[in-house]
Amino acid sequence: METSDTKAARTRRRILDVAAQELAEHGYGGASLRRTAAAADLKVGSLYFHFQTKDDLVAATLVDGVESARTGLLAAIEAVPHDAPPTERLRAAVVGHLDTLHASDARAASVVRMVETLPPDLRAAHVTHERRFARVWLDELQRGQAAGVVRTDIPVRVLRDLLVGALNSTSTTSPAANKRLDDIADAALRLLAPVSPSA
Amino acid sequence: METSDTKAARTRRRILDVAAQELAEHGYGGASLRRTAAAADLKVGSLYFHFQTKDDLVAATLVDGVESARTGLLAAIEAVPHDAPPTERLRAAVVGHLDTLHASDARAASVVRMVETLPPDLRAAHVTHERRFARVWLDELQRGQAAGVVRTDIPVRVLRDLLVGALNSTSTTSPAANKRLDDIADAALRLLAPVSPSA
DNA sequence: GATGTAATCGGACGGTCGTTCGATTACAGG
DNA sequence: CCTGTAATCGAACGACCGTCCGATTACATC
Repeated sequence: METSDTKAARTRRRILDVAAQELAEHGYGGASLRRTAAAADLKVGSLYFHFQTKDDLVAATLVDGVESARTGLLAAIEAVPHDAPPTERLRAAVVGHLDTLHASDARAASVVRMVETLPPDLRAAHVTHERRFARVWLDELQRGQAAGVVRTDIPVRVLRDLLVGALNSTSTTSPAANKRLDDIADAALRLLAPVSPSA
Repeated sequence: METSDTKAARTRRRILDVAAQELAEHGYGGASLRRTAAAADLKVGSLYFHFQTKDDLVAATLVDGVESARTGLLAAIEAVPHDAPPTERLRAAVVGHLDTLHASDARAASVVRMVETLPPDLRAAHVTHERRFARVWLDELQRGQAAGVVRTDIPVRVLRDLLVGALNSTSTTSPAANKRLDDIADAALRLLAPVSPSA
């Protein structure tokens, strides 16, 4: 009973969840440890039993958020049958990305919300982890290209950055009617589709 | 000498510029009036001669930023000759958007950086102004559709939101090599282009 | 049930925050 | 040059911040 399910681990998880909420709502500079502790039914001093400093908590929240997005995306992809048409795989990826981003827990959303105003050291540590996420989309798009269901007239890294940027920008705009997310997914998939020789 | 060029007006402009910098770097919650004042060669008390409160300054910065983006976009569009091909108009819009967003002054960028973590009242006041900007892109895309140079297989509002989201997401990613902005503009234009009847 | 460690509390510390306001300086009009 | 308003300063206020640490409680083990 040492590693994964001790009381400390459960409390730590609870702290990470409410920290994601707090950081998503107020950003890095506006987030308060006292509000975070209160939301986790704790006093502020108790946070320091689980995290050495505020920046440590933020860093952990960032790792947790990226990992949530990555596994959410991967799970959505691997859930589609291996003999399904490549288009369906792609759709699953887009929908999975959007679902994870708009999940009731704010783990993935918090990353998008605060990443732009992080202090340089936290930012630097974050980009490393974020590359692992970007890699998943890069692989998936290249796989789609090989299968002929993703356009090849745009450098694939640029295509990925624009796609991810467009999808992530919906975290702001959301009264999040689920119908709207479907429309967005449809549109994104149309944008990715190959083009017949145009003018 | 009452309205536009008095000393107060010049100082106010200087404050708005450094406030945009400060807000873009630290976000709403992390921005400091003392740092802002120092960057404007003022003491913090002097800010209150020009703005009644911090939120007033932030609100003014938001208005200024959106207006900067809007006029930057409009100017880029109107700079292209009236008999130029519609594609060129569209390119000018995309490039104009990107240029304004990556301009050395952070007026437009500050909006993108802090909009996600604004307190509800500032946020509400902001969306009103932002609609005026979104309108410009909507008109331009519809005009492009009428001219046959913008795809019509995606609801135009969704297309606009994804386009603007994708373009704005580049404000983060930028070591901003100008070559890279050109690649992004090319890619965005390809995404907007009509598709011949695909599969 | 006693015991020792794990976890939380309560309260304090210095520092920065936004805001106020009377004193002080810059500057334009007569 | 004098005068009055425009603009800035300087210092203080209470509130909240992140952080620390000794006292206190919860809990697993025997």
